[in-house]
Amino acid sequence: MRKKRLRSERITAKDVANELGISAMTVSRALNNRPYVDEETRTRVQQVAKGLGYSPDHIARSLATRKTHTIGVVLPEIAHSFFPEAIRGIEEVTYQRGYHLILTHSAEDAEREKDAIRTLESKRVDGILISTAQTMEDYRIYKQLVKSGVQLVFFDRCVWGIGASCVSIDDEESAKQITEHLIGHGYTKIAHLSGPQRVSIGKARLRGYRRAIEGNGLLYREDFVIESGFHERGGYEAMNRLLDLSPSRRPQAVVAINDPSAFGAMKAIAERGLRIPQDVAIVGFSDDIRSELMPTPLTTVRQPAYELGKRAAQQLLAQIEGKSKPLTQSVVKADLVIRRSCGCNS
Amino acid sequence: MRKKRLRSERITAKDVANELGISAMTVSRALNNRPYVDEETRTRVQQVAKGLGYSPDHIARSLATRKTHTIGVVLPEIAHSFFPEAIRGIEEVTYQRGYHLILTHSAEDAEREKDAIRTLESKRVDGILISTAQTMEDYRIYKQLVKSGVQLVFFDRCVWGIGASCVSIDDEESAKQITEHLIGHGYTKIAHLSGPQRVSIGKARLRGYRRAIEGNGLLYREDFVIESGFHERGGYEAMNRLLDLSPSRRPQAVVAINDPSAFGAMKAIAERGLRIPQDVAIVGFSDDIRSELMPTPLTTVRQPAYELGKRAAQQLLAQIEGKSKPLTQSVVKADLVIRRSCGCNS
DNA sequence: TTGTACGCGTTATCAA
DNA sequence: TTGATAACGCGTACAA
Repeated sequence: MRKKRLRSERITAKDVANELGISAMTVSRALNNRPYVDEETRTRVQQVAKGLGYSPDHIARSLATRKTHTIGVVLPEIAHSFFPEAIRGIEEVTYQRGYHLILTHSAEDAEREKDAIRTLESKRVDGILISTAQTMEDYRIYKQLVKSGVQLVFFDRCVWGIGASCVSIDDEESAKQITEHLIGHGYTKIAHLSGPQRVSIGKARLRGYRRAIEGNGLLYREDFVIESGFHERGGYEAMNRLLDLSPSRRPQAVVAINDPSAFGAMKAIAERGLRIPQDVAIVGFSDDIRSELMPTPLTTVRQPAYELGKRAAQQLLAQIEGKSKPLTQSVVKADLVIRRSCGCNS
Repeated sequence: MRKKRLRSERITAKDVANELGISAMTVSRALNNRPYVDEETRTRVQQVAKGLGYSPDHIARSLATRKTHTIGVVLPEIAHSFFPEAIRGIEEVTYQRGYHLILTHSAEDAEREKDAIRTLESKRVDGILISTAQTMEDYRIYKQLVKSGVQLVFFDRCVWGIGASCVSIDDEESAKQITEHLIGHGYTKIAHLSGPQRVSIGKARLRGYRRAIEGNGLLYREDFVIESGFHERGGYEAMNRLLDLSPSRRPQAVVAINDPSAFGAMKAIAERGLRIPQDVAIVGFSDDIRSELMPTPLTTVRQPAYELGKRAAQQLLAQIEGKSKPLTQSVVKADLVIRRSCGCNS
């Protein structure tokens, strides 16, 4: 009498078992296609399970098996074009392999990122993909994670030296390439609007720029490297500082840390009545969707976000399933997209 | 001897309890800030828990409480600007209220959507937010979901008549508004590049267009409504069919189902050597990031995706926590963004 | 204020 | 080939 609650009760394996007069264990074996089940029994179980509308409880299963078939993703931002594409790549791989995705968002905030990581740990995800927040400086939480046995793969924005894998664009090489592309077209006075030096891509792109300059017999000048950050505003301000130099000291070309920063710089250049690329050439990094639609289309580096997401997910699943060492560094090659802003195709 | 496994064992509430010589129950009470715990005990428990690196197992907790504090999100696509913004809105609300997000992606495929829904149900999410795939025609799965007690809120692309809430843009009203904006500027021959009529927004925008036409004493012509679908390609082809009409029968203005469709149409117009808006005016729908950067910037309807996501999440949480009836219809107002392509600001 | 017994739904293990 | 029993780690309901 007491047991017969409303029909909103969920159907369990036991219900299916009772219906057939067998044990829950056999139901479990039958439905999970395990051996040691009579084929006729299996068929009947499957039919009854379907008839009753049974759906296995993943929560209970996870508690018993200590596997959730779920991976956590921690992103510093969601809305702009790079990360959505990366998510698509991640999702493609995980869906196909039967894993699910818990998405968290740090909003570039270190505390929120730690919070997200702790939550994912509590949710017992099988592994975590992280692209770190810019403000993240305390790496202890990553080390704890690795120590506690959660598989961890960084992507795009990596943290080194803590024994975790990383999948990233070859930022240094790409920055070197695009800078050399300018050098190859005769520019000798080339400035760099740099990213924050705490962030790995900021450092890597600066190194690439510097290697291109010094490797081609040009002079590396500290006053030609101005930190602009990742946004349009910073690019605008940094470019104005360069343009405040006397015309003879000004750069002929600029390598921006990314496309938004380049957009800001282009605005500053236009406001002074200067022409792109005749007076100042400029190149970006990331192939923002707007780059091709600028008054002067922007030469840039295309970052294969989708590919990056796929690779990161593949690496993580390989680690989870014990098929890969947890310390692989994978680099995805980026391509130059030559447009008019660099004055290289005339 | 047997019990002492490797140190990769997870710390449980019992470990913390043993360390202090108390029961696991007291640990649970202390850590969850429940009453009936001596304040000194509570403090000591918290210290030891932290010291041991204890993190509560949400899987076990969920099994015991029948609550996962997790909501599932089903999206037809991930990469383009609308959904990432919506996710951001959803995430903002859920994060703040202590809920987590499982993200799934149907890739506009009905089978994959059903799969996602079944998975989320097995994962015992507390509720689901869905934006349906274009190919989804079998609504039984939604009805089952509602019946089995999972809270359900549709957003942006809704399914009616199955007793679930919906949060959407007021598509009909917005389409009417933008069409009337053209009428108000003297256009009388206005065509519509329509969306698929299976999808609710396709139908709603057509109704809005039609109401504007008929409500202002103009003639509604079937041959001025051409299905273009949601993509650039379809817009291009549909527009070409309109331009194949003899010049005297051609429309003077076009209301496209969305911005990508409008981009395709603009390409078709330009290829024939016609000018926008002088020869053919055009308006879009969705405020794609590229719209403002077109050779002739596109007049469009801005869809507040972030706001929509927030509202949908709020509605879902209200239902989960029993504070709202599971059948609310909420409409988010969209704004016109007037640019040059409609020839309305000269 | 604290502890004990049990259940949540599944699977692992070992016995039948 | 099948079943009984005991986990998995927590919270609920009650007893102490």
